[in-house]
Amino acid sequence: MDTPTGARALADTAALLADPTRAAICLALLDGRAWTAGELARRAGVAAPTATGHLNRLAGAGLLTEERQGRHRYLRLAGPAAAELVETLAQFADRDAPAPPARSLRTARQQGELARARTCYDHLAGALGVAVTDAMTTRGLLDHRNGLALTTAGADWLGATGITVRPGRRPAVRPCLDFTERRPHLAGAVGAALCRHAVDAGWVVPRPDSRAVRVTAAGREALRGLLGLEWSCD
Amino acid sequence: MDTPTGARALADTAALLADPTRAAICLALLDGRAWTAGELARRAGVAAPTATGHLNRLAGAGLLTEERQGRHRYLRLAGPAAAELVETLAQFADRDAPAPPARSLRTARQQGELARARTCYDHLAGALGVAVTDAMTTRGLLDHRNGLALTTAGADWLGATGITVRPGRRPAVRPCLDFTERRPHLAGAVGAALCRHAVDAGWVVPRPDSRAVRVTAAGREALRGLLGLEWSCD
DNA sequence: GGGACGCTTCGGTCAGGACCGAAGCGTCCG
DNA sequence: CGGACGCTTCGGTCCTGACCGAAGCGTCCC
Repeated sequence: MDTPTGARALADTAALLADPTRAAICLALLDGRAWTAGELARRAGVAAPTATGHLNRLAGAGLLTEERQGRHRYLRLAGPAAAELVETLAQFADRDAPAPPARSLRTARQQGELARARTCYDHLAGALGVAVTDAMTTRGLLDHRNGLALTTAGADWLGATGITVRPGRRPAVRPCLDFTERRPHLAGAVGAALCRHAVDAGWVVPRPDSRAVRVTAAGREALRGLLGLEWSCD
Repeated sequence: MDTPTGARALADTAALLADPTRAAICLALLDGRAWTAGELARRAGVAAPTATGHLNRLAGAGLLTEERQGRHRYLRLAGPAAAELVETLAQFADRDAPAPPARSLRTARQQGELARARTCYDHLAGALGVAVTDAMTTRGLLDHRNGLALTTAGADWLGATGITVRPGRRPAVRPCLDFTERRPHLAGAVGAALCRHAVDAGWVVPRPDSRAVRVTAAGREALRGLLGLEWSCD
């Protein structure tokens, strides 16, 4: 066969996400938390045996990692590379989606919280994520002229603020299309470090039952002092 | 059905690349050039009717663009977003591949050319791509401390050198794992601009029949003057 | 210990799609 | 004008894998 060896490997990887049920599972796990097998089955709308098969396949391929605790099986995305793979696919699939319907006033409260501030795997998203990205651009920490880039001033700011970026192969900054705002927010190694620091420093508190986060008083103070960003709590 | 709407779209996108034949086609097109339907069929090792079906599907989904000329049908990747999608999948599939076999001396000449300098969609790769990336890091144009980033000095250097980066949603710089060197080379909007400028300025000349490029005397001069990089022609 | 619960294995059904050969259509060239 | 060539459509074969119900196994809790 002429088929290059890499083609089979690429196809096998793509096949992992080429099923609506497995795609739904991975999208759910994009919140960065660990879900049980049953939760994922219900979320994806399939029976338990079906979910078991899919989860075995995803974990076996290294896209998910699992952890057994008693009668529960907890699953999460295997790492940033896995999350970025899912995100890349989702963004390409979504690239020419229609503009979001104008925000309706009857939008549920939970929905509003999600749109205002949430996590997207390991970085901040929603109106908060976009506002932070904009503020960093305004203060010269990010530069959009040549594509999204972290400036030297941005690297210094990170050090001065005490935000430490974990080493790795990831790009420092990466635009991630915000599903509610339809504008890019900050992802990549710096986006992850910023989000981690915000949680550790008590600037934001993740809601236990959703990917929404709540900005604390200390968080508003930090956003104002470090980025000149006024975050209203309404 | 509970399945979120986005899951179906993600799965449909992944399914495009979940077939070894379509994967082989897209990998071939990663050289950034336009191929005829017949060439792709032979490359992928399938009969013409089979290739037609696959190409219709890929083009219909917007991953490929086509151009008819007489009795030929030319196809290429639809754009940087499509190329990055294929690359992301390929890199994840390849993430724990064994280290490359030690370079054998009987490596064919063409093979050697490809390993030395080639294009990877729209940026430079091979030993040349890695060397340029390293030189830019040494000169403070790129910064690896917080993940790969373009420094302010790097942005200035681009302007001074006359390299103009096309606007878009791409990250300025992105590491792209080099298949032969097994180390990252420069991709993203800046990587593309650099490669485009290198071709336009006559620094490198693409070989007509492969993705290999040849570094010209002017190219060696430019690499020396602009990056302090000595590129031997052996 | 008994029952509820979470997950897994097994077996059987069914739809989707990858593939090719043969035939057809338009283009190019001698 | 006729033949070679590149691509496409059609029809038929075959295989992969997604799905669920029933039953089984281990864990937790009353």
